Amino acid sequence: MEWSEHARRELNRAGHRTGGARDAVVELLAGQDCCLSAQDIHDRLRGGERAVGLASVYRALEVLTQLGLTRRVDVGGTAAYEPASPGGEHHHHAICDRCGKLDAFEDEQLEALIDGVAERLGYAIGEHEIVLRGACPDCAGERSIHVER
Amino acid sequence: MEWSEHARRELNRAGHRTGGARDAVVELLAGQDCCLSAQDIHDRLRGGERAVGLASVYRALEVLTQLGLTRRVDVGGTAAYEPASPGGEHHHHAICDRCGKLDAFEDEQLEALIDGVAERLGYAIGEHEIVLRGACPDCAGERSIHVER
DNA sequence: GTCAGTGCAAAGCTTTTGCAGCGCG
DNA sequence: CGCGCTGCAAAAGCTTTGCACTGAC
Repeated sequence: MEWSEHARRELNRAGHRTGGARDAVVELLAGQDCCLSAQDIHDRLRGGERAVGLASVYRALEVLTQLGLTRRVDVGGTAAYEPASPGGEHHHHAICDRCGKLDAFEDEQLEALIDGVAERLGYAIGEHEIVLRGACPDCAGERSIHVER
Repeated sequence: MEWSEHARRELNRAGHRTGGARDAVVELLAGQDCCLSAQDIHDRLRGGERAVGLASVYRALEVLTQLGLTRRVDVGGTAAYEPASPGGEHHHHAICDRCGKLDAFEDEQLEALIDGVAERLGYAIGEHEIVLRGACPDCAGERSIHVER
């Protein structure tokens, strides 16, 4: 649990008070490597010891994202959030059209290439997001066995 | 105007009748290289000779996208659509956080690298989307001149 | 004549906002 | 003890759906 430390410190440094709701969101996110939607977070916290209003989840995520502590990922209409590693490394996502599974991947070359493109465009890029959509290994396999549909 | 031909033929081939609303959407999209939201399309058509209900715009876009004739792009919460070149080439987008400007770019190496990643993951990728967010050349320049804020 | 296509209005979702009360510092 | 944090409920988008009607084939 190192990220939660970092997050709490940064929140404090930015002049935010410690509140029960935001703290619960931070703690939940700390134990999560990949992305969760606001609704997901709200649901999981409701089951736990500290329930948090949905609006507070959104507000917490807004602050965290603004401080660069979380990364917002747009996967198909709804926003999802994941802790951002302080180091700056990050991953991207592949989503299965069939079963909805979401896999993460990283690729250094890809990052380098993106930086190159950004430079070519003259953009000072702060963020980038890559989403792959298709059939995951399981579903792709199935399709070739069951011919129907 | 080559894409509209292609689109109409494909729609027909898929068993769809020719309707005024969808046809107007196709025609508008044909003259558009980059992405438009459903609302944009609705607004532009309202000004033109054939107004189209917003719901029909959505329905048209759904069919077109399902047939692979248009590409859906998720740029920050709202969906936008653009004609998909029959050849398969496509571009990606860079969005300025400051002024909202949207630029398109393409990069062959990037495409190749993505294919490699997809293979490594075992995914049969049908689509992918890359979004860059940051300061466009104009806004990045401004920031370095005006120090304030 | 039949049934897909269409427009309008209503419903559904996600996300944001207003407001009153609570509690950290 | 003030002001930020929180929860609830209402509001504000965007998108989908229901239904009656029109028009293509």
